[in-house]
Amino acid sequence: MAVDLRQTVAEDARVDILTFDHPEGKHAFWHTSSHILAQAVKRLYPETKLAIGPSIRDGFYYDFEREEGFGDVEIQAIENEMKKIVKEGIEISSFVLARPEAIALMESRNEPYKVELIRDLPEDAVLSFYQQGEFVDLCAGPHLMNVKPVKAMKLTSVAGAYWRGDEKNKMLTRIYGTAYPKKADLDAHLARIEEAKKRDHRRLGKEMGLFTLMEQGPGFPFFLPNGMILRNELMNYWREIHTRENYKEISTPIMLNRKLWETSGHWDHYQDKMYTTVIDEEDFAIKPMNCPGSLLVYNAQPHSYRDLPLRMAEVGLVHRHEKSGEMHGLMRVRSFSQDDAHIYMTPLQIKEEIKGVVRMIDEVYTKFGYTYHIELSTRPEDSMGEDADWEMATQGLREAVEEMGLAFVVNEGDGAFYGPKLDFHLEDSLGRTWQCGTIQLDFQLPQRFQAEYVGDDGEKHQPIMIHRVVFGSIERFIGILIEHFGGKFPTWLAPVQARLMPITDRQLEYARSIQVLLKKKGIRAEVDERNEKIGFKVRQAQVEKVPYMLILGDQEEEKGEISLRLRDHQKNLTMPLADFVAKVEAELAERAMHSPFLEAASEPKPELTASATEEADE
RNA sequence: GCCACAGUGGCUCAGGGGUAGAGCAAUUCACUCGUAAUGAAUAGGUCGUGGGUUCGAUUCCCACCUGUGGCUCCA
Repeated sequence: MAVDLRQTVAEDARVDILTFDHPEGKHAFWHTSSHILAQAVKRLYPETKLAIGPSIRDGFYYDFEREEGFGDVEIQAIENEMKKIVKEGIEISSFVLARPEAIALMESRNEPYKVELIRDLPEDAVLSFYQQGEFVDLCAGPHLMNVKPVKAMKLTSVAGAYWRGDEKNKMLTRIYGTAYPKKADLDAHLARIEEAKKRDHRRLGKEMGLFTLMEQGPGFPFFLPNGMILRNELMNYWREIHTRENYKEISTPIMLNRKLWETSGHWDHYQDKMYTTVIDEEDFAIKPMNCPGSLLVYNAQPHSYRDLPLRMAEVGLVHRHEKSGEMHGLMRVRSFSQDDAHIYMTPLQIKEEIKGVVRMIDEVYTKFGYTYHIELSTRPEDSMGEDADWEMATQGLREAVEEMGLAFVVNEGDGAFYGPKLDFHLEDSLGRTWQCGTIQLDFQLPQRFQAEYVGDDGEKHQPIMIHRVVFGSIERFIGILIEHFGGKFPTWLAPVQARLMPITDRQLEYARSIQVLLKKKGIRAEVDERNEKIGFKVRQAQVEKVPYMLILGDQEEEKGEISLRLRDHQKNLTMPLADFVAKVEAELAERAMHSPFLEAASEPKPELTASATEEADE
């Protein structure tokens, strides 16, 4: 456990001095920064009430209650006051109080939130306070010894935040900031964020013509021609691995009647998120999930235990009414396509089936080079079914990942209303995590739909079902994909794979003939026919992140060659056209994540390797 | 849904009570060119929508819509 330098070392102990370079050191640094923020706010706006102010991933925040909130003008004033406080070089001291004295102190300072925090702390909690000048805050520490090291800081944003994270509580004003010991470090941090924003899928989606969102359909994304190529390529890959794993594919209606949703429980548990309509005086709902449709298909035929496990996939378009403020590009939308599948099985098959799905998700994420983390979500309050079933299902999921030696965190009460789940989370360019893959174990729906199979004993039994997705939402997965690659997709996913660039219009015919040939081989190629200099065409293709640039001049045409330039590599490789075609064909056949020409061309441009790959420091 | 901020030609953005401006893109013309921007010309906007204040609003005020960063909620 990290403590600060105020702690006396009473007996033998290993002592590490933690600086800003250490995560715990950063934590103390930013925690102290949040106190400086609070001190500045109290100086300028004494009527403000303090809530909480921790350090976070890349900085800190502090929650305040102030009727008028804080606008841009106030934020600037607060930042200036913070700089003044740092200049004052105030010492930070700490002291401990007994509960009554602690409450009395915070009451005397008119801090009701602090009083509430103290009252809710366990009886034996040590009530420590930190003081810098006139400012005192209830705080467990650790802190810096003095405010002086906080040389460079910036308040980054203001947001509303509910007291104790509960929507029913009062909304406070949260001020976010970050701080560093040196101005250069702060600048570097801000520059990293700017760099990350260039990979934002919304920005690249627009620039590369992949998808768009329009105000005529908030949260309902449009896929553009380039985006459809990417999406179709992804789905080809998806179908290939699902066929390999013996999945069958179905498609069920987008809209089904109310009775169906009552049977599934969605009408009771999910109605506020469903779009409904009336057809011939009967209520209908647009599907928010594919499972009820899948169950209808299952029930349409009798099943034997010999059919199980039955893996039935459906790439289904679902609609969910998300609250307006929750939408975010392709990551959080109101209509999305799930790469869904429902696996019907016997109790004995549970663990092996879960493992099979985990392996598949891992295979896909590993292929794309993603790092992910797994969460196990347990029974929520609004749910249906018997505790014993929930216990068995949760245990099944837990044991499957444990036996596979995978790490996971437990997310209490975050399961679906019909069962517990394993969620697979991926990161976007700014480090925000998004749930993509999920595996949900369900005893409820087969029961509600009276699904059955005939066992080897000749009796009818109820199957158990798994709901699972690998991509999760194809839209969200594509969003992650765009940000992960910064738009520089591997060749098999790139909307345009080769740009043919004649040096002059003498080579136009040569370029066109190559295009025809490439097209025949299934390689997406375009000819840049414009009367522009080759430098201009190269730049254009570079900006558009086209993997292969084929420069075609008289020299190439004479010998039936091409001059190849890779995006991110300046060195050009001259080779017979046939060699290029053969290599790219092989690359596409295996859906390679790296170009086969990479090694030959590897003279990376210094600027590109330096800026794009550097990650935020931990 | 809540808090803060934003919305100006296809894109990025400047401007600001007196009926709009740049760069890129587009179109046309000239140039026929060897690896990240050839030059010139032309066209394109009821300044998100609706009200209000004003002699006059894109600019100020109000409401709504959409978006951005968070909160809550979730694939």
